[in-house]
Amino acid sequence: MENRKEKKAHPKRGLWKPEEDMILKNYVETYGEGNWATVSKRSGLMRGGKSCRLRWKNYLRPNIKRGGMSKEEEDLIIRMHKLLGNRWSLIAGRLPGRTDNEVKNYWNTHLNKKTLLGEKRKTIDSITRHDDNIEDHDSKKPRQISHDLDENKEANGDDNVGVRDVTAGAWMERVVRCLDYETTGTPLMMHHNYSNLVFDEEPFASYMDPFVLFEAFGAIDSDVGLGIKSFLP
DNA sequence: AACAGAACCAACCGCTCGCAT
DNA sequence: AATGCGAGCGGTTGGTTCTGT
Repeated sequence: MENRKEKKAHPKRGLWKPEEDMILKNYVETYGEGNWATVSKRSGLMRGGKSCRLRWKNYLRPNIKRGGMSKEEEDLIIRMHKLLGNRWSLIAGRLPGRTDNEVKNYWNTHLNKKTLLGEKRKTIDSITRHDDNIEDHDSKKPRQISHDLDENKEANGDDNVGVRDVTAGAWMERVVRCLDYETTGTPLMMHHNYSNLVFDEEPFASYMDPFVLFEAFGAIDSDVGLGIKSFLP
């Protein structure tokens, strides 16, 4: 009579119980991070892999810092957001012990109103959205933009042409990659001539946040630092 | 004390990417 | 080259707690 559906094991949802946390913690300690899809099978947790991953990453992982943000952290978030826009994982990466989710929530609840950046300040994304006729470039993530640029460069056979057409967003991505020089070992700025950078809207200098300069000059190789310094007005 | 609205935050969802096959 | 899968990311939702009346 009633239409009995095949009983499908829907993953449990909602807040995590301490017992579940303990199971997940034990699982990760035994099997390590990753293979989240198999967590429920191996551990008996009735949770989806995504949920487990998120719970581990945002709550159970060692060295997670709980509690309110310090003034320094808050300041850093504001500056990083000015620089990167809503790239929460990148911002969180510079705040030891903080997760992207936490930074995002903190921004949305505390800082967004405070700074009014949400409306008045242009982020990387909004800057690349300067022309409605432009294809869906604004929705592309840095990796994609970077890829586009490489293609552009190849098509023209000229480094400078590709660089000249770069958007602010793509440029920002390159700066971020420079900031990550320590870990990647690839001094990006050394490979390109950025003297032809053109920005359609905001003056270039608006991106020369003292924090950026501090980070860039402090963290990376002096040659690269010099490359960045050459942009200064 | 009771209620409503605001604020907060954990978790979910949809999408994209990178990698293996 | 095409496909599938695991993982990561940012936006959004919804439950809980706080605050004002």
